[in-house]
Amino acid sequence: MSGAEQKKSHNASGLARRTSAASCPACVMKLGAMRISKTLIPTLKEAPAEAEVPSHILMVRGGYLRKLAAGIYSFLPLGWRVVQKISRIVREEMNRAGAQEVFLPAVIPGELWQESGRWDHYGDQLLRFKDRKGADFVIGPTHEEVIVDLVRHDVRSYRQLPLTLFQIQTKFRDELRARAGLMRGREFIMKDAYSFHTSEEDALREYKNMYEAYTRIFTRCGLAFRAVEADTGAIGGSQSHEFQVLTETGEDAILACDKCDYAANIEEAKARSVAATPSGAPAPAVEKVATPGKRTIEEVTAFLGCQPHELVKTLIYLADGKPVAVLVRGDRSANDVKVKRVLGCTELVLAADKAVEEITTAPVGFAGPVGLRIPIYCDHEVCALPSFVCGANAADLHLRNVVSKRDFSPTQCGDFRQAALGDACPRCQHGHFTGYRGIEVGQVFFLGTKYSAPMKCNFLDTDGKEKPMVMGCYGIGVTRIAAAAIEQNHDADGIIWPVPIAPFEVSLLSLQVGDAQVTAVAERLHDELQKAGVDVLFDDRDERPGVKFKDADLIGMPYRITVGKKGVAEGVVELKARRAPEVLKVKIEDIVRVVVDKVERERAGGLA
RNA sequence: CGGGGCGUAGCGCAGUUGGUAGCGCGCCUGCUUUGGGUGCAGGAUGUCGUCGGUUCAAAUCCGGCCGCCCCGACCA
Repeated sequence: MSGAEQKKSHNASGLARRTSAASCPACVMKLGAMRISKTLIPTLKEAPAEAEVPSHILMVRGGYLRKLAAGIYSFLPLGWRVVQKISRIVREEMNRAGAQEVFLPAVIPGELWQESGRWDHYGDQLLRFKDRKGADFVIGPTHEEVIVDLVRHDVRSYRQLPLTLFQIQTKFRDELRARAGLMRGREFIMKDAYSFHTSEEDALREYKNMYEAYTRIFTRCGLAFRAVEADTGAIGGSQSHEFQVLTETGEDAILACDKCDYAANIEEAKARSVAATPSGAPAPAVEKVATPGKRTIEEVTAFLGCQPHELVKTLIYLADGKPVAVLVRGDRSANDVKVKRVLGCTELVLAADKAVEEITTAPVGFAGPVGLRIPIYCDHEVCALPSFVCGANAADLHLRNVVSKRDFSPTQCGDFRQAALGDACPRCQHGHFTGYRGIEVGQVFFLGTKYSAPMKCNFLDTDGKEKPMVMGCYGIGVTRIAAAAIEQNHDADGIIWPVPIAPFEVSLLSLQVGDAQVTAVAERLHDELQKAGVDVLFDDRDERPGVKFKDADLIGMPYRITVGKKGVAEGVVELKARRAPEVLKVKIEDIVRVVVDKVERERAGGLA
């Protein structure tokens, strides 16, 4: 029975006539079996030229996904089943964690965004439009405003708190450049949750609760992932973790300690502060050296015969328009996120060449801290150097033997550099950083009162005083999980789905549709597997075996049962895991039990 | 938004010097084959992105616009 027939029969029997599939427990729990001959699975031998990354190519080739416009996709039956399987896991775990599901509007009045202040700050990613009366609206890229508006109207007392609400919604972010299919689309499906508390302690308790729920969710999805410390970015707040699916091709760089469990986005990874290197004798006085035309670290080190870590880079930034200097060692990069946080500015950009020349009174490439009359932010490593080489703020001149605090006064010493592979772990004593790449599929934030205070989302506390609620918010990219899962699980022939989120758990191939015995066995297995609760995709097409094998590999169900003439004559069928090369011959009477065993063992993903 | 590239049949692509469009895959029909995208024969399918210009004549030359992809900037 196909999914559509199944649904029809529910309706015909008078069950929940007007309920959607999503709210019918039977339909949600079992997506059921399908026959390929009756299903829209338009596989392609060649992928459209526009698809480049594996997940995008394979989802298009496998008949999961079609593009409607840049970054906007239609999900075909296979693709939608994946989304439903992921959503189900997310929903179950959110419910288990005590969150309540709601469904908020995708279209949001602009005035709510004006109230939170994000109307002016969110930028062009926010898709805005007017209704017929000329009123401003946006399509929600996230829903803090809506949820806060809801809660501030209906939650007044500490007695009603804490409260965690979530939804699974289509979001729209008008990305500057949509790319890589579902990985960075403009329209995408997201689970977003928001929690409301009477105190920071309680909000932090929920943060941990959600962190654990997320760990369960990604484990159940069968993904290799890591939770890493993250930048809180524009959403604000003071604590955040990203959940990263580990892949070779991920957009994000992650540094993780090889000894302890510290891991962070490279944008966030702390650099251990280093103690000043004790030097025997104090450095000699500052000395000017001629370095004609030597601007870059490479040129200067080659010319003076010293090492990059003996040099200091002086970077001139404009922080909300005001010039500041940031000093890092010559072999390091500055980390804008860290600088921005210490400065507390909203905009931080490297100064243009012309501005640098005005500020340093020298051509670009000869900036240095000595004599500079703007705030100077000095990385720990620079302060720890016994002495160093830097620009002299004059054309074709550098300074040697410069010592921090002796020859110039840093405004502040701190962690301003980008952490790097091999760095000592900032948390434990023995570890060093190793690198991964990842795809961010979830993030948890401790928000505090960033939204509740300006939007007056207050409650009456036990002391009779009105206070802003303390909030957290927690997102999961449902459609991005599908893409990340493929990035992590594919080979040259196609997708290799983990059982928990595979559109079907088993592909059943009937090799000779014209053969009565083969057909009888295949039909019987189809019925029995379905009865046993296995999601089975039955390839009953009158196609050559090669076509069926190729399609089965491409669309990537975790198990494949092959019913062929030779095998049936011997009373066996073949069982193959998509991930492994071995082909197993199994007696026809045993195959259902064997497959059910394997599938059931894997349904819980890594939680098994 | 900066740099680069592309737009011709459902998909992948070719189209020379300007002369009114072709190949492979897919699709339809018949036969054939039947354990890794069979073979043969026949067939259908185009606003050559769009608007304008040059020309007797434009997929081809020129200009505007639109769309798409890649790199960068950007990104709860």
